[in-house]
Amino acid sequence: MTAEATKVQIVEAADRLFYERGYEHTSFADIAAEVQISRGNFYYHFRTKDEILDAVIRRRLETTQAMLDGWEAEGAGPVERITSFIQILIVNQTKIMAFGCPVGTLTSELAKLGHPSQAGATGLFSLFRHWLARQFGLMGRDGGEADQLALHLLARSQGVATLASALRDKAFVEAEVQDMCAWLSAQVPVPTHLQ
Amino acid sequence: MTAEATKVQIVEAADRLFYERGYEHTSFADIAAEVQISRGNFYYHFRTKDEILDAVIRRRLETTQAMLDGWEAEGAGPVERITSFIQILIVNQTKIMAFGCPVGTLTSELAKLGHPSQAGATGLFSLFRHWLARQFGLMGRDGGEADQLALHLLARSQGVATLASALRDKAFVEAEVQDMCAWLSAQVPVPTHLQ
DNA sequence: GTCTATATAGAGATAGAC
DNA sequence: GTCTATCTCTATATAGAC
Repeated sequence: MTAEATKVQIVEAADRLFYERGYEHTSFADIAAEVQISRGNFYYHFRTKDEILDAVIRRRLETTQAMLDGWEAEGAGPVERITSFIQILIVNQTKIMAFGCPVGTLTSELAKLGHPSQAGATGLFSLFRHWLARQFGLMGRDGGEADQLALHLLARSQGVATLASALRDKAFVEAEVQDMCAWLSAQVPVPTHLQ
Repeated sequence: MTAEATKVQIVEAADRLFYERGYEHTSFADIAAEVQISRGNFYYHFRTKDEILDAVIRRRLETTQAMLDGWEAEGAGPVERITSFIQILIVNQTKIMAFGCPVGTLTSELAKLGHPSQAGATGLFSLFRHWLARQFGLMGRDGGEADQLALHLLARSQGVATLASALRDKAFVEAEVQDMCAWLSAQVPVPTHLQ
């Protein structure tokens, strides 16, 4: 196995375990077992736990950006694209009901640890924030307003994810997603001649 | 010091530290240092970390119920009472921007740990849920609808708390609180003769 | 009830053989 | 690049003196 391929496997395993078990609760031994390498070999690729966390955050930034780019390409207009965002709660329902939102739970954990990578994790929120703001901009909202709507929707989806993992209530998630879609429709400006 | 008084001090310190640093990241030594007793003495009062967590959750259930009872007594009507709930985001703003919501972050952490006290922590959400549902009931909503509104508001405040601790943006919190209050006003049924 | 001292397990991290 | 063996530190938890 090339060094790079092993490194990628480690980061993928760490990414999943950090999400499912939390950063602190995941040990090198856990990750090494997942990738089926020895702890010793592990240190050839990453010297500290913080280095792995940084690599995981970088990877998440990349995959998130790729996902947003995909929605941008697929979605005919801003409403369809924002709907893709809202629908993650349905698409990833099983994992979210078990472990919450990967972004929200990581930032919360790092905040309590006072961890230096907090800023990196917050960058994940920024990606969504600016992408959403751009979409609301395309819907005719000016900069400040578009950003506020983006944060609003981001907060709502965070809240649903948190309650989803606490209550494990599928119907609740679906009702909230419906409500967010309805809210989104209400944001579409009505053409002047129909008012 | 009586055994009971020391025990209370331990639970108070653990409550604060579990919130600020997280459950796993808080050690017995941390709590003992806070209460200024030795680690040895500590084990006279609590034999395992799970026992402390249970005591902390019981304490939170009590203080939360007391808070809700207080709002019930003070608030003239359901709208004023629900406003008290929304305003926690302002009243506890500093701590929430630093550590998120104590209920949401604890349930998230315990979910990832697969901890047996998950149900206890979820009980904290239930307290808010049923209290809020009762208030919406007083506003004329039937049972199912009142519960859905309660969960909706609970989710929104969770989302604001999560983003607040990630972004540390006071203006965002205040704007969302304003928006929730406006939403609440819109839930007040308009008397038939004015429609 | 409170202490010091200690047992034991697991973590992160390193050294050096292959 | 991968391994085994080991160091060190910190955590939970216990034993027993006072």
